[in-house]
Amino acid sequence: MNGMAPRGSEMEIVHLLRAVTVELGLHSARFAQRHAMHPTDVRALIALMDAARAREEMTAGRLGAALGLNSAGTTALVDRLERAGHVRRVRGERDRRKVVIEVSEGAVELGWAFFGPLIDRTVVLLETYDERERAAIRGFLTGVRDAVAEEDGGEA
Amino acid sequence: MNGMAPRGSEMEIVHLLRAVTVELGLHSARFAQRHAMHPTDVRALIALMDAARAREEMTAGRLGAALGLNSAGTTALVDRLERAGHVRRVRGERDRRKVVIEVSEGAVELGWAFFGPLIDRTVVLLETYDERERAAIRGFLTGVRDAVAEEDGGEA
DNA sequence: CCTATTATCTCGTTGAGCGAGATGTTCGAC
DNA sequence: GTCGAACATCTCGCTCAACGAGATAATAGG
Repeated sequence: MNGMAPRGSEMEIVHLLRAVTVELGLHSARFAQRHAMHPTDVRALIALMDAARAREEMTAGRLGAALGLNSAGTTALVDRLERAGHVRRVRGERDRRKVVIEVSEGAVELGWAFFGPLIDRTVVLLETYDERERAAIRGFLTGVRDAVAEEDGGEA
Repeated sequence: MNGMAPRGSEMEIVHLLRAVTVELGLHSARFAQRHAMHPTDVRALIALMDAARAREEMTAGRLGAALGLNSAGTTALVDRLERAGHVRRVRGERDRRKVVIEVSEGAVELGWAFFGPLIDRTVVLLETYDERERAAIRGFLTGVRDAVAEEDGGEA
């Protein structure tokens, strides 16, 4: 009767995490709909901005792979984003087979205008905790992220 | 120079949270693909199981509303899930216009087999923290969930 | 009963994503 | 140098999830 002891507290957090995931998904979906985009388009912009932050060039092929699209789907995706003015196609300078995708200034500002307030709220919320509590939050999120990645990696 | 002080720690957590969200989304997508389902189908099963846990009857209409589908899409969704044996249509007994959707035993076991290990890992991880740290994690997740809901609510 | 309302389903259309193959680009072999 | 293999991206035709409009079935009120 020990191992099955009061796990209510832990399960509550598990459900909270799922709720947060769902809410964030809906938030992204709202952003997508407001700007006449699809969920995949938003994921693409996020991937592109992450790459930009890491100072990496994102090519059409890498983008498609990151999103799980094949070449045809990737072309259609980039077409849509380019038509909407969110990205530019730039032929690779060293390797002219490559097509480097650049996010436009406008798209970055669009994203910041939408997600900025939420980020600000979150930062303010985090400032109400002391360093030990923040470390716990950081450790928990890191642990979950790694656990999910490991599950997927092991079952590939 | 005070307000703009070292927010690196907070921003790191914000990015971690986003990473967790992305990973969990990919995990669900993998579950969907493994069982020849679409992301919407998985969301539907989650909503149905949540309703079952809360002892609420889930009708076709309520399910569609929860997922943001119109009536046609909802019908197609339930058709797909029923054809795959994941749910049953049961005519409402009190109000015979209603179609109550019930999750099959098999679908519940399927979901548990896939998400159970990850939940176990998370619970084990949570047990490594003391009560004050768990309270911080719980409070943070609650705060983020409410912040997102408030953002969406205010901008509807 | 007869009408208004509600819950679900059917039909025809749009559009994202897939598979297969075409086009243009680099690089090693000769 | 130019021929061919390997590579990155794009084009074409198709499938299927989701939509809008409207049909069908069942309850509630006069």
